[in-house]
Amino acid sequence: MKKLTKDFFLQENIFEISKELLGKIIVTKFDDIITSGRIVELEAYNGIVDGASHAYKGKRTMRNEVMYAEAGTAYVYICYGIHHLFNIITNKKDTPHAILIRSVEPMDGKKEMMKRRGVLKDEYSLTKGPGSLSKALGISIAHNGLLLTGKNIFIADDGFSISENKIATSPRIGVESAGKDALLPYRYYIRGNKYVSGKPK
DNA sequence: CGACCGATCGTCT
DNA sequence: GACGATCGGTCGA
Repeated sequence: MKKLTKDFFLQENIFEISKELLGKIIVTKFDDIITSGRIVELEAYNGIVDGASHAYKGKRTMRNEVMYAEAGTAYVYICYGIHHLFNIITNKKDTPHAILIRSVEPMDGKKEMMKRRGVLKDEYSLTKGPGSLSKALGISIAHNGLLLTGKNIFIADDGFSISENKIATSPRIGVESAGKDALLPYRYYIRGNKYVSGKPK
């Protein structure tokens, strides 16, 4: 079990990082309660040239300021007034690349995650979807700007590896308003995994 | 199944 | 004042 360091997030090719992040583990530790899950679905947001990115054309606002922070910073924002969405900032400072984590497969602390989530329609919805996984792992807007090289939230590698043919791509979800860039295949997921959101294909 | 709808509120114009 | 990088529910075929 190896914690990913800043070097990993500093890589310049966000698509390479995205593929490598599939299968890695998000671990949170709050008040000595540990929960974790394996990343099975994510989306790349390719900085200022990406029409679907909050940082399109170099836009800077109070909300997205953290996107311009150093590699390995957590960018958490609230969507639809309810859901806390968790992103990892990559590339060097002032290059606002972000990777949205969309789903994980639960590992440690399932009991605690179920407590945080409440009543569910099925076992897979525990950590399926960006709003759901954040809630299950206890990640909230309070962690916006936190460095993922610290001890509260970090990404770990347990040696798990995925063959290239298990990695699928598709357009990103919920970004229709981004026009042409909404069609880019920047969503990555593990083919066949039950925790991947959207309809199975 | 698929289509649609309401909740809910911070952010940006 | 309008609008989400969502979710969970309902309704009809």
